[in-house]
Amino acid sequence: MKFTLSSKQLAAQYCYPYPHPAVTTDIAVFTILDQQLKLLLVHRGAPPFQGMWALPGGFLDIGEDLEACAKRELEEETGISGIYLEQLYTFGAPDRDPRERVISVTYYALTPSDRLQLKAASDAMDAAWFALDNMPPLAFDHQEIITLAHRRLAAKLGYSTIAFQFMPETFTLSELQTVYEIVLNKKLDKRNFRKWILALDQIEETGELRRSGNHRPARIYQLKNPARVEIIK
Amino acid sequence: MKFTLSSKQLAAQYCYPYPHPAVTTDIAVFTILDQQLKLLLVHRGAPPFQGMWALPGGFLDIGEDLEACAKRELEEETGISGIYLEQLYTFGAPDRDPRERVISVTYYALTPSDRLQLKAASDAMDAAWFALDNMPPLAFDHQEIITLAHRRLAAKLGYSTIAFQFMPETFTLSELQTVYEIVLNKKLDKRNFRKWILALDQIEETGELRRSGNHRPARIYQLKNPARVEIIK
DNA sequence: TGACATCGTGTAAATTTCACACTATGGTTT
DNA sequence: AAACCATAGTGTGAAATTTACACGATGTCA
Repeated sequence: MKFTLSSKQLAAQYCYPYPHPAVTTDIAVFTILDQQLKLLLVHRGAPPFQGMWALPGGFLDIGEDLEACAKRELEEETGISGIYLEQLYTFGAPDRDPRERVISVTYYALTPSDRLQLKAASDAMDAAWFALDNMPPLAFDHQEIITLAHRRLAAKLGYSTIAFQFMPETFTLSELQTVYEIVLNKKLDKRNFRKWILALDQIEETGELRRSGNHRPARIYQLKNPARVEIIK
Repeated sequence: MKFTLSSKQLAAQYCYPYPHPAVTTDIAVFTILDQQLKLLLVHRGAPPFQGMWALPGGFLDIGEDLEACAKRELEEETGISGIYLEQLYTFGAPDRDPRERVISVTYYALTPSDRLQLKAASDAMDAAWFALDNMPPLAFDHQEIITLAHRRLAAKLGYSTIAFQFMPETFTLSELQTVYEIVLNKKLDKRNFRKWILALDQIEETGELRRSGNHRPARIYQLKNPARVEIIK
């Protein structure tokens, strides 16, 4: 028994007995640049929301793990790879994408401000860093995702060592403190911060000094076990 | 121009130009029953994993909000409705369902041990409460979901008023303390607990007393604003 | 009316958090 | 080489929070 299909459906080779939503991942990548908390956006080269900025992300390959998808899209659209990534929340309002029903599993990621070698690639015309307090209008519900990601990041500073994911291999205590101050958006007491951060027992002196400017050089520190994010407290 | 389709594909009316995963929600519903932390499971009446126990849940209707889907499935499979629900995590390992690629957006929920009127319904042969430390073998990756949900719940006791979601309208301080002890799986000091819980300013005396057994009656308390889960600390 | 079982209450020690200011050091300028 | 500059590095006491701990109160029941 045979049935007919219109030519409009020719490209549609993947069929199911009931409707399936599309699944995407979107990634909010944070870094600290120019003493500001910045977020990586891509310029949309195709509809919908053509010409607007959006989080990097894209459709899940069938057979691909969710986190792998996030990493792949990030690599494809921005050239960034090998960074700290954590699942944030799943957004699925029925009308969040005008094309079809799309469920977006969102991630947030942190990267040190060195090794940022952005490349513009296939499905994004451009990628750039934007200060969190100066974002352009965003496609889809991406502003909502960013707001949530920022809240989560700030909260997580208080009970984990996630902030180290912003740091290069070596850093001074003042640099580290500045990162906390930027993300939390408030000044911290230098002595109390140092007592606290050293008590975590996560960093150690390298023995080197960093010279910069006409003042006393700072001791250089490094992580005891890089790439591990510990829950503290 | 017309093309042909085999009869095997007849039922498959929903077609896409690239493959889409299915999306489900699964819900871990906790309650306190018989002085134990219990979880609601449904007995699977159909393959895969027929005859095993699983979390209530099911496929997302196209056009349906994710949380609405969780609530609907919970209602359909267990008759439970109107309870506290929060998104937990999204699971999407490529092989987590043998039928097809399935992304599961998971939720966890809390309910008081009164108003539990379980009903067996359409796609679940049975539903029952299991003590968390005595679970049967579970379908899919549901054991993993439960472990995560329990961790999240215990953590959240410490910085929110989520535990009140386990309480009936009125309760005594001893009953409330017992709930904390069961979820955290450790004894708490009575005087310190009372100081702490009252300092939260979330409950108030009703003026009533609860009599039960040959001992001094306990004062009865109630929530000041029911159904609100506050972040404390 | 005495035994029973849980209710309800306070204080002191220990720990953690917070507030706060000056000396050290190397580079730069004169 | 002396003075100046700018940031690095350091300790202590007060306040707040957390922890440990024991007994009299009260209603029921025998």
